[in-house]
Amino acid sequence: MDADRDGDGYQKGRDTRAQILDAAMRQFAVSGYRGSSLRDIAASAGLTHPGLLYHFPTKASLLSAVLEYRDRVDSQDRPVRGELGLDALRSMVASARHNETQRGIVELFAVLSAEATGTDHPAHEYFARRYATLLARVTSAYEVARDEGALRPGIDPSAAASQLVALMDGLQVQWLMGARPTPMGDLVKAHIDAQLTRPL
Amino acid sequence: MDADRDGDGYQKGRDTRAQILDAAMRQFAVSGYRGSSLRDIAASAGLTHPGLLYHFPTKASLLSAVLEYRDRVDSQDRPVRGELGLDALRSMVASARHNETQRGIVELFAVLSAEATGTDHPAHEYFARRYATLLARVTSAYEVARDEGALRPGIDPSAAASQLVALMDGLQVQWLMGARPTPMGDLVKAHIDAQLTRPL
DNA sequence: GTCTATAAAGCGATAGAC
DNA sequence: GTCTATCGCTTTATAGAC
Repeated sequence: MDADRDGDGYQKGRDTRAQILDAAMRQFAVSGYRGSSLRDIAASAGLTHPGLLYHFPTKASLLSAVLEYRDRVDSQDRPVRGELGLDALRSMVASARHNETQRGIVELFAVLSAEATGTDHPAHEYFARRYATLLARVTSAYEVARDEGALRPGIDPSAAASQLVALMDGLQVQWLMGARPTPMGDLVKAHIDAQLTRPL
Repeated sequence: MDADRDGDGYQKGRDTRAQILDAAMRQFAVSGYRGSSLRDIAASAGLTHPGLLYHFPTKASLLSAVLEYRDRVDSQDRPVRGELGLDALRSMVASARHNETQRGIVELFAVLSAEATGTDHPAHEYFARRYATLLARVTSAYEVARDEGALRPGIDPSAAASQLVALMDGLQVQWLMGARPTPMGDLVKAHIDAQLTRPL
């Protein structure tokens, strides 16, 4: 089957890698990239830090792997089919609701995205690209909604996209901080509904 | 006059303290709390790090002092008079516009607030309190607006407050990331206008 | 009030045994 | 593939001279 499969070596390598990625995700989420140490992550994955560095040669490469890993899991869990218009907006609401059961992942992205505003941060490129892609997708959703006559007059799709993405990011910080125990998804839906001529 | 005034000692102490606070603010803004070192901050303020520690005995105490310092400067610059209702909302827009000329301060609060979501972070209490106060103030503004008949029916003041604060926080991250070169203030005003029966 | 010097600990990364 | 041991560096914080 797989080119790398040579007895138990492959399986064990896969398991260890996955455990490291899982431990790293949790640690980066709680303490950020700069606040996390390879020793803590390795210990939490059940090995020493040189053991970890065999799989991921540098700390920055581990961060990249964690972000790729999250993207891979996400696209399996909730595949972004060619959703357009209102469906894409509905999937943003679904995403907000889903996130309320995933504190670790919300934490990971909220903490890292703020940390990565500096251009020298190893995840800066990733997040800059991520925002560009996301904003483009949401802008296009609002454009389709407008063309279907579902968007309130005077609302600019690009501005609305920035607002929606900002709202979701900001609510996550409030939620993490404990200032917002109430569902985020409802606030997101209410926001979108207020921009449309009819509710989602 | 002042009890501490004994020749040039007092003035010099004040100047050094202010220079340290200024340097620390810039460093915390760029690299966060965990990513900043006392040596770098001290050097940027023109002294060594033991010199710095004479004024602020620990790194955490320096962070607290920076946050207090910012609050003090803010309340002098734009005093929060007993603004109520629409005036309080207008002052949120003004605040968003003002922030566009203050990248360092936006960076400071965006980076630190995400970093401080963890309960063990030295600024966690500060930000939890800050959000609670801010949300209470904005909620009350929307309540007054509602009682004046200026709020669209069906909008909950507390939900609207969370949304507005989230929107502003989220826009700041986009702005810092370089994904939003366009004015934030206009997007904030547009958001509020959409919630009111007549524009601000 | 600020310095030099240093302690004590932790960091990312490497060497080499097994 | 994982370990022990260690290198070289940086960190916060302290001691003591000036």
